[in-house]
Amino acid sequence: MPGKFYITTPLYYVNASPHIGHSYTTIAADTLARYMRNKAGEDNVWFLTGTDEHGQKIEKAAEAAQLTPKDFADEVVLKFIGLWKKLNISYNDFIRTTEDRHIQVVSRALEILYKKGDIYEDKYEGWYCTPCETFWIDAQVIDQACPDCKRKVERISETNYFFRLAKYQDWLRGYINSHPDFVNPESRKEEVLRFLELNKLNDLCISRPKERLKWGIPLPFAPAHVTYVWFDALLNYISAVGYFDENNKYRSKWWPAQLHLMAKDILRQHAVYWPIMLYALGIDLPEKIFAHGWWMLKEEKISKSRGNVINPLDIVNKYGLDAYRYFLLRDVPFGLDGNFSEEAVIKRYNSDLANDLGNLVYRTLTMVEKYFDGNVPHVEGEEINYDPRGEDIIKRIEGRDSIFQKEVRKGLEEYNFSYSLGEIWSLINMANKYVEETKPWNLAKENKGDELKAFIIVLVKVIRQVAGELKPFMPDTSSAIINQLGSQKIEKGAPLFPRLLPQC
RNA sequence: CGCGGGGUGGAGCAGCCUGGUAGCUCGCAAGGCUCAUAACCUUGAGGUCCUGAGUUCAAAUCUCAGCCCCGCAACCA
Repeated sequence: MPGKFYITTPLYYVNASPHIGHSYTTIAADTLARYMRNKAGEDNVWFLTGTDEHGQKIEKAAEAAQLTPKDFADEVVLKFIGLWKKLNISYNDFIRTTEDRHIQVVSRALEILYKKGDIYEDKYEGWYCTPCETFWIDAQVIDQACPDCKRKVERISETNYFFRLAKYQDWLRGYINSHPDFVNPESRKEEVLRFLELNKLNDLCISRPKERLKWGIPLPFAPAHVTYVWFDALLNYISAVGYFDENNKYRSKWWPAQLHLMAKDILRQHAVYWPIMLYALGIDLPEKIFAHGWWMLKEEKISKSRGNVINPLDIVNKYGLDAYRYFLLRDVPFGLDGNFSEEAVIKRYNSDLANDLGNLVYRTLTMVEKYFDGNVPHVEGEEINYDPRGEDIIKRIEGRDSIFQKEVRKGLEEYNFSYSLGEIWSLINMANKYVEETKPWNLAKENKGDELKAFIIVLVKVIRQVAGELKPFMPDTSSAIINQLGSQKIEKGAPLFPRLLPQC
């Protein structure tokens, strides 16, 4: 299926409610999916998200809430689905790791790898940190405390199953070297490569004995054990869109994915574990993976105890959905970390959305109303004499593949959302300048009807172009603008983004 | 021996890989305009590009040394 676009977010772990980070990855994926639908056609895009629901943390959280793990997950899943609805997320499929279709594929994958000898049994002895679900070897543990969380670790000795990561280390290095576009951005690729060069991979422990953890997918060849959550979760990308046939060949219309999006903290799993799992299973690798940055919250050190964690819903309710989408994608280059604060959101809102874009649309509507009785003028024939003052702007938006569109799309192709939005805003600024230079109010006074008409035609055209390119980023705003400047008669409503007063 | 990110006009950042007049947004000041949401447009002030040394005709940009800041807590994007 050439030209298709299969894009994924990670499966979000349901041990807590969704927060700004989840919404960031998902909004970015949504924007790309919308863009690609427009470019490649609705039927050629598949956008997957979902939830990861097994593992010890869920088991414990459920216990604390006095629910079964499944009931607990069901509740949290509703929060995710509710948020995606609120954020206008256009996913095609939502997969849960507790679904049959997923469990089937995981079981088959385990079986295949076991038969192949890539999963083996071994005795494990060491320390275990329950809250972190992490094993530690003697050298890593000081005073029986977890190196990560400093809590007390337990001595354990048990039989477990291991996946042969180490065997494939050199292959993976070679693969990443010969596919420089695989891990993005480039700095992350270097990070992964260096990691692979400096460290020797350990085989990955992929099981937990049932007496310690019940909530998981049982190993088909060792029913007393369940699968480790990461091994389980990663497979969603293929379990959602395909199956293994009788010959253990994986079949799917959508696979391989064109892009896995994630935050930088789970790069390792996606750039190391996942490709090796796929390779061992004889399945094609995804085309690209992209790890973006984190949002830092001011006063984060005390954020939890003070309860001032950012809830995406609050921000959306306060400032509007598209303002939130805009802020996340504009304020920081995708890939880098950023600082999140309401002041920053308000700043962006007022200067970019209210003053630049909203005001441009509003003043244009008013002019159409005032000078043309609300009828949007049309070009009849070819002989409109554009005002030379509009030359720059016309050059930019001329033709089907205008410079403007090319630049905006270039940003999207490179996952550089802030670049695209910057291009859109530079056209908006040009348009505001164009109004100033043309001085339509003088044209009106001097009864220069033709010039006025030529001017407004250009202006409306610019705004339509802006609305068009804005569509994947801010779908509601885009259609609102199109509606207001509808084909014949304008529908001037309230300003799109009423200016927010200071304070708050 | 920690790991990673970073230090650029008042604030937030880009530029650094591929050396060559230091750029953007916000804020500030002055002016202009009235179609517009006290919005828009123009101009201006303001910088030892952390420090030192080195390479070079030339360094924010490359090399070395040093100083300082942030994250590595939660939850995880």
